Amino acid sequence: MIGQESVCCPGLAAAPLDEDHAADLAKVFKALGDPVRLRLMSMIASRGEGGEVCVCELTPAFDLSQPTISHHLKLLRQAGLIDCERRGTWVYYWALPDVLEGIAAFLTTSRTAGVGA
Amino acid sequence: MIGQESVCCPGLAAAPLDEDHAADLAKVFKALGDPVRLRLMSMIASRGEGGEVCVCELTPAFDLSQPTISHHLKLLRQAGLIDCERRGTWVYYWALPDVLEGIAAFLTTSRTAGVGA
DNA sequence: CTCTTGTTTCGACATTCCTCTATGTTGACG
DNA sequence: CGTCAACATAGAGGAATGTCGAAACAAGAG
Repeated sequence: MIGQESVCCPGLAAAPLDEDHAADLAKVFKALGDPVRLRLMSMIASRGEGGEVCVCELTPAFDLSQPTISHHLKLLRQAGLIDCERRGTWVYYWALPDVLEGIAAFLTTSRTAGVGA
Repeated sequence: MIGQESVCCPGLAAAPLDEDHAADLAKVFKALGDPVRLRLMSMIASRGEGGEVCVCELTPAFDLSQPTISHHLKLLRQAGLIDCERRGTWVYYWALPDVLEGIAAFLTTSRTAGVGA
């Protein structure tokens, strides 16, 4: 799992990243660095706050095998971007906005803080 | 190079990404999905608006060979995140904030637009 | 011109990643 | 209990990536 404080705190341009933070951040960016995972993330996040998506809705949207989609979902989950729950036969995924917001703050902080005036 | 309009427009959670946008965005995330490149990007962006960094300052910060650093800088440049200029013996790099800001907007738009509330 | 220094490019190799098929697990339904 | 459907895991093959040393290139000094 990805530590939350390491995602939100320093700011890209606030100061040079140390190796630990860089490695931590890179995992999230790497998780988003694949077109399939980006589309999966978008499809899940499009459901909004309490929204969920069934895997049976995600899989047919791609020209990929079901295990491949399952694999990408696992990587997104390991990055802390989504979570899932089994309900009966089906498994539902939803977005965890914290890490995503942390990344966005990390990027925007880069151009506003630290450098200042 | 990465098209600017495809980075800034849709919003991650505004609607499911189509393949073209996803492929375009994924290149940028992939460029940031390496600890070395993330640290390089941070070191360069830390210089602020008109700031520059010489390669000779970047290389000794890593336990990597100079060609490896040059390779990573090339990838960041191909992603549209930085640019460089040779001045005399040395080459100076600076950050191009547009793509970075576009990514940040793309991520934040995800949790504010479309969903409402 | 030659030598030295800084940087990029070129091949090569080890590792990681994406995808597949095959198999396992979980729960619903007779 | 047996079977079927949805999803996850395991293992393998091929492509992409990170790294290096060697070589090429650029620019200044002597």
